[in-house]
Amino acid sequence: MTVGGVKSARSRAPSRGSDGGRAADPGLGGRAGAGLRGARARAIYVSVLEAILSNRLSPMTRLPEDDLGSIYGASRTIVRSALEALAHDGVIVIEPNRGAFVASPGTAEAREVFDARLLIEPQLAARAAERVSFADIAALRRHLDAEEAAVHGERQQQAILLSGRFHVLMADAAGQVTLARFVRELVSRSSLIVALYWRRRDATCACSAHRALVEALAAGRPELAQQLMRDHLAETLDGLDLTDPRQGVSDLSAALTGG
Amino acid sequence: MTVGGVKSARSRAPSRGSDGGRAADPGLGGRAGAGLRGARARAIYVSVLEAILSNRLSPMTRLPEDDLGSIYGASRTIVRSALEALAHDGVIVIEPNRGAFVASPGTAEAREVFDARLLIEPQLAARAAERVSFADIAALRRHLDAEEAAVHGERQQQAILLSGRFHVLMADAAGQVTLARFVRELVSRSSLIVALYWRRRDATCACSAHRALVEALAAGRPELAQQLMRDHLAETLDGLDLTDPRQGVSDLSAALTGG
DNA sequence: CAAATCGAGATTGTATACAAATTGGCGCAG
DNA sequence: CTGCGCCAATTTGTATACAATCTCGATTTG
Repeated sequence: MTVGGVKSARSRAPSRGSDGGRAADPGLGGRAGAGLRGARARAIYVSVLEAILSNRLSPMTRLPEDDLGSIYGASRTIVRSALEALAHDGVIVIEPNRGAFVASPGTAEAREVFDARLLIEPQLAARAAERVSFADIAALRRHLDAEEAAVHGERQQQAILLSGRFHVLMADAAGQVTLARFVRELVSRSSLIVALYWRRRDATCACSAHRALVEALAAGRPELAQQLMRDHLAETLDGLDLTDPRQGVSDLSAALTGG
Repeated sequence: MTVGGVKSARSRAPSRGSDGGRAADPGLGGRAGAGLRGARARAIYVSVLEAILSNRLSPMTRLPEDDLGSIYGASRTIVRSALEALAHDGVIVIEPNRGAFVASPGTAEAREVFDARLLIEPQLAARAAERVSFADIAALRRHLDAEEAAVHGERQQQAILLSGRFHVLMADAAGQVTLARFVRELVSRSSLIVALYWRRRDATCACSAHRALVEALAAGRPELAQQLMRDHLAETLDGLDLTDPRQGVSDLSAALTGG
């Protein structure tokens, strides 16, 4: 192990402030998949993540590097990078020498995720009500329309995806980048939890709750927004059946190419 | 791009529950650097992280892959993986085609980090006071002793490291794995913030505050623990000077091998 | 003399080759 | 027929080679 001979530490400074001019965002909220360099790895990251978020990939589905590589036309190097980022987000699990699998959170983990959401999201909703711009409100309303359209149009997968993304948009509206990132991770994992433990027929009919939240924001009522978010999350949690184990595997190529 | 010909999706199931028997923890709290596979990448991750947490690596320091590779005797493949994990934690920043740098959070980001900590940590302290085991208390007390020893022994870097780790231990004691992970990230970034904006001479003399917290836990007083944590964080934030810019670069090989 | 340009060196991005580990089947013994 | 152990095939882990990009100094030009 050659330890000596490190001659660098030259004076090339980074572009200050840790966020000097990042590229536009490809569909997700702000700054998804931090730590990813190339655009190719990020594209795979986004694609697989959306497949998971919309329940096209079920928990415990295996994600072999070679398969993903041939699906996306990238080498394993890139796929690997994307998988590690997904693992860091908790949506997949990497078992050393065995491979990557879509995560399958247990009931304890499910409770934890919603505990965390109940702690963070109501607070963010309140702050959002204090600071939102008209542009944010407009974006949220547009999102609500798309969400309802997906629900009424029977586009189940799209509805699930948008329902989760609403919460990310709310978090972003609060202007707290750090907490918003936490919310993004929690929402992602919630998608898996819903896929495993949801028991009601009327999936994601929370559209009305979402709309009420946006109205509270538009009216500039922090306490109301906070309470509405708390209730909404509690009701979602109530719609889960956190008692018995779970199951489920789905096809890979079909799920990823069809979205 | 060859899309077809994906023949797998065979039935190799992952070891359920997403945490089936992980290895012992190398110094940090539970589950540091999720998404890292090999032990070598994790070793580099831990080493660089500790160098940053103890302020042996200053913000904006460049971290060239080749140098890290020769320091640790690993190939760039491994180093790259570790760097991406560190970037995901927000302690380093990767600029495409330019390389990795120790992060240099601005004042806005600093406020955000402490906002998030004020939201999460008091709550976790309260839960910890409800659920701690005697073993947890004992571990915390042992940690306090080490912390005070480092402070009185003038081991400045060690003191900084342990001071941050105390908060991680507290979060772990609450038994909320997810929120504890968030706290770990926030504490890491706080180390950088303290390195940049600390203005007082009596660095990390918060030992007394830490001891008071442990006593509140031992006494099983959730509200007290919550309040103590809130005050402690507020005081720490008060010790920062969040007005002007910052600077600083340090040597690389010395910082990494000297710890 | 200042400023822009070009090129050599250095550093990161990506692919591929090879090594190590795991899986699952097959054969054999009890 | 069941259970154990071994072997082949598949998959992941790691190193290295090459290409693309950036940095920075030297040279040239207005």
